[in-house]
Amino acid sequence: MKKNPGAEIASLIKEINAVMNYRLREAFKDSQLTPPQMMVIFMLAEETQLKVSDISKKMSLANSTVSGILDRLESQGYIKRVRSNADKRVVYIEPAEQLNDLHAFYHQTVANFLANIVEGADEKQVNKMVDGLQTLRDFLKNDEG
Amino acid sequence: MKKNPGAEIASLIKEINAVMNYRLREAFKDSQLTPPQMMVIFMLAEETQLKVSDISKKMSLANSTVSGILDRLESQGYIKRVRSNADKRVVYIEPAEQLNDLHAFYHQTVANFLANIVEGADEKQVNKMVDGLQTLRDFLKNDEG
DNA sequence: ATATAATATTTCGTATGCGAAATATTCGCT
DNA sequence: AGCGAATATTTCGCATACGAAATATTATAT
Repeated sequence: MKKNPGAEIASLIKEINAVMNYRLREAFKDSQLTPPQMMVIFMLAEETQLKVSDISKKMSLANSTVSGILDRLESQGYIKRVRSNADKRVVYIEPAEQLNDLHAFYHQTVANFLANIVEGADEKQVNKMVDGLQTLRDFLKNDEG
Repeated sequence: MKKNPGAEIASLIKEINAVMNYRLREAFKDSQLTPPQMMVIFMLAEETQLKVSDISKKMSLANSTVSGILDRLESQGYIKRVRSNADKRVVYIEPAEQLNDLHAFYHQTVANFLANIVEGADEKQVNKMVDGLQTLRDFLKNDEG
């Protein structure tokens, strides 16, 4: 006698999201960095120049949300905004002074967190998780419902 | 050449969560209700008395977050707070006047949204999604990190 | 019986998070 | 060339969302 699958799925997504945020916050409790701030810093370690809208897409956030996150990272000296010369509407985000020493460490900390999510799972289980999520994503995006 | 599975999973969770919120907002665009407000109203249609902490657990939110959501629902007359006599620390949440006429309709709208998540999926696909999510949830909760 | 611990909720300060509107720039059409 | 549409980002107002601290009440230990 289970609840309907849609309700179960919605509830699991919320729960997983909450646990992931909790763990990410814990991983950076010594710094003052928040989960989305960490993710921006992580992404900048892999690609040293990102447009605001690239960050929004990668994180599934609205541009306005990302703009606020960047304000706070910029005011603390973690990133800088650089106007593109080719297209002056575009703003490139780059690492700044506060990351000179610690960027590699922050990147590794997030990478460890991400690796930890599936630690202990064998390949079959990992595939089951990824497949399940991709299937769900595709269903959500395709119904015009 | 895929990115590591932890990163893929984290990204999918964010994406799915964003799409679900977007659709829920769309389903209630005529009312002024927000997604968490709708979920509280939905839950109150299935159980007419809920403790604040019951709501927090079911929605995977902090009590302080729920308290704020309830403030706004209460001030608009959707719910009321009733102190328990048996234990005066406890606050029960119940539907109020603004739900007299529309509670069943709101419940049905959320139920439709939830049903729609898996609409068009056959049983095997639904099981794959639910299993994948449950496996992920269990891994996240069991590593001590 | 009473101090102390535990529990339930609220309050507070701050950081997301969104959509709509504003701003600035580039594109497309003619 | 120039004007209206399209694009990229920011600003604004508001609603989450969290943890820590405050408040109120109940349970527990002695």
